Amino acid sequence: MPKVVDIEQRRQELAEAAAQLIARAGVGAATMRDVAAEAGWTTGALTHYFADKRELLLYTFKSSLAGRYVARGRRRDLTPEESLLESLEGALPLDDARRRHWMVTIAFCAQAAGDDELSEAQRTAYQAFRREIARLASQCGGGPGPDDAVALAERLIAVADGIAMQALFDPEGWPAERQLERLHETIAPILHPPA
Amino acid sequence: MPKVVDIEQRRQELAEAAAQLIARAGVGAATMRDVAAEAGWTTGALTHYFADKRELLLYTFKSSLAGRYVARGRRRDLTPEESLLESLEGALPLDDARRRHWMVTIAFCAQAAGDDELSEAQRTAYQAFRREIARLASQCGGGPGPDDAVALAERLIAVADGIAMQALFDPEGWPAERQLERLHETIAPILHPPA
Amino acid sequence: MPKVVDIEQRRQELAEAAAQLIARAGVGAATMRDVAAEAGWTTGALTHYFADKRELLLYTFKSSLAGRYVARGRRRDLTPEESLLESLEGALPLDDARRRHWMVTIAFCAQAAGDDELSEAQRTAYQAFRREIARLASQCGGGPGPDDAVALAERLIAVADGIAMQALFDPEGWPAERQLERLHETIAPILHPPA
Amino acid sequence: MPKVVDIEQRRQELAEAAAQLIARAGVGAATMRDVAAEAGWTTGALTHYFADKRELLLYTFKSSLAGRYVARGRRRDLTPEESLLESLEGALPLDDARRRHWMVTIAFCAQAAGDDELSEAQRTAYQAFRREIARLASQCGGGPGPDDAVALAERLIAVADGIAMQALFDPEGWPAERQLERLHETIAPILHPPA
DNA sequence: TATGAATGAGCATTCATTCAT
DNA sequence: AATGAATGAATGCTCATTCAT
Repeated sequence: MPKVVDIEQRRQELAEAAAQLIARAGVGAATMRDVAAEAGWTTGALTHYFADKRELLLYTFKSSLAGRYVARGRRRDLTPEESLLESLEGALPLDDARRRHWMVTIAFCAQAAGDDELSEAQRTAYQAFRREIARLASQCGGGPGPDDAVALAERLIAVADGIAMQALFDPEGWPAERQLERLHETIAPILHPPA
Repeated sequence: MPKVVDIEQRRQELAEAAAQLIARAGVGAATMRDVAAEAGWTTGALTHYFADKRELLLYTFKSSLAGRYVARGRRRDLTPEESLLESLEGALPLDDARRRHWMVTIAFCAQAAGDDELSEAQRTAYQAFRREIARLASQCGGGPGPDDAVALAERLIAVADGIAMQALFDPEGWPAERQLERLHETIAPILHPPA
Repeated sequence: MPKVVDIEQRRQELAEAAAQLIARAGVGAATMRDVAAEAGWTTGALTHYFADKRELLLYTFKSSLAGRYVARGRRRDLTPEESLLESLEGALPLDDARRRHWMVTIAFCAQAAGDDELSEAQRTAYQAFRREIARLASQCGGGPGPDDAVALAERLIAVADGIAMQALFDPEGWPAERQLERLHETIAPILHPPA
Repeated sequence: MPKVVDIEQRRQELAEAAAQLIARAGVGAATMRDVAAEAGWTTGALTHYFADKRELLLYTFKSSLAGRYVARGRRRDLTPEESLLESLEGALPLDDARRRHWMVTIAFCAQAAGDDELSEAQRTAYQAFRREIARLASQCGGGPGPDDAVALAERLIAVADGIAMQALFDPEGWPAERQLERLHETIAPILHPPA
């Protein structure tokens, strides 16, 4: 019997290395060779787990998003509104991990132009996030009905992502507090309309 | 300076071709050869106007943003608030031209990771946009003071950009009306806080 | 020698798979992995039976030729001339099996250039075939002496192989009947010189 | 204006280098890098003249055959039968140049398996050769009619090619005289049937 | 015996860049 | 100013081979 390897775990490691490189030095730096080296393997090993570079990138993107959700879901003793806020804060580049998620996302989007499958993946990811936010929003006190919940989610996500875009390449101008302040003051009237 | 205008115009043409390719098929498709060919020239001609590819990309990014402002500024008989809305709508991928601006921006950001000069350019572009929005906002009736104006601009831009990110790869799910509706309903309470 | 037969049989299976692939899609397609897979095994198993790819190719070539002889030798109630004709017809790509033999031969020859051991194997194979044909020819009525028999075999084989080369990539232009007709009409005056 | 290059001549040089390598050390040795180096250029130059390796191989094959015809056609004061013999002798590996033609042919055929375009090229080459031989044969005294001429050509070519295959990897066993002797003694009764 | 994970050299190919014309 | 020939490093990828299990 050959050495038993946890394929999914190995893929995670490699995707992690790819994400690291992308965030640190751009998509261009994430060559097959360098990703493998970053993970402590050789090129050939990389191609065992990903048929080609596109597959690696796709997996890295999905895995990066999944990582965000996992980090989010740790605490279970939160009110719906606290959960909602936590989810939205997960979309802000508040620390290196979350900045990395965004860098991967940007790199992925840049590659997705003109590539139907990657574009589809981006769309799907947003839909999932929207559904999640809508679900949480409708659990909040005086929450909206199912239809309005989606529109509400779109607006909430817009605020978070728009702050993220501005903050991403300006860590000094956008410390965590500033990001959070802008998020909360903009979200408040959306969640709790004055009348 | 007889030839200077010509040079600048040629650079514009070439940057336009680069933007076209980036939007159509991704950064990867924008090779020196193909950009030159798209503009009706050869590689050698391209290198007369741009020292290297990075310079081409940088110029394309700046030129793409500038194009947005130009398009915006055509009508002059607008109220400050109308101008403000027009500026924010310029940040939404409402049509092919504006979608192209975003594609160029994304491609540029993907390249900017780990590249100080490009990152700086991205920062600077946002600052200029913020200043512009802040100026317009402070002209609106009951507008904020200079300090608050910047925070206001950050929030307004966040909403627009966040909608843009969601709409960019989902043109069918995000027709112009939907983008505008989300923008306006979210911006209203920011511009006209209830009390 | 209990296991020897098994080993040889396994080698046959693997060589068969290699021949199949070579005939179907060219030498390039006959990678170690794909040959193993075609035979229902994995790469590692292949290397148990063949030290390296060259050895596999060499064995496949020899085995392919041997297969030709075996197929020929089934019927034993033939006159020497009938046997001779059958042997020569075995060199024509009259059906898929014989076309496969030729494809393997061609692939082998292409690899043999600049490789002494493989070249030697090709030479040896031809010598064996020539000896066989010469033997059968000298058994025919009014057959030649030992010296002339070799020259005769060379000429007979030339006719068969030359037809084969023309027919190999043109199955539609060279149906079995045409091949046989050319063979027989050209061979007749060689076997039965008019005076 | 850029440097003017005779594209067709450059292609010839490169194809010549490819043929050299193939004959010397097999198809495997004819890597893009080595072909370029053999011709005194770099890889990049090679790809200026051939889109990919397949195109290089195809051109090398066609060019190799064309070279054979050119070499043949030099003398013009020959009788039709002398021309015919010269053409057929052109198909024998009598010297290094003609051996090289055969090595290229074999390499090409090995690659042509499973490749429709290459197979087609091989077919076409044989058809052209057959037409040429048929034309010369019908000019010989007491020559056949148009229909028979093709069948005749097929038989004549078969003899030459069949000798070539046997001689190709056995230069010592098959000196030029032996090849020519077998060719002439086998061809004679075909060209001049006894009654 | 057989697996398949892992290696790493080698491949065709791409492409930014240089430069003689 | 403009061409396009030529460079050559770098890339993604393939694949024979090795080897722990």
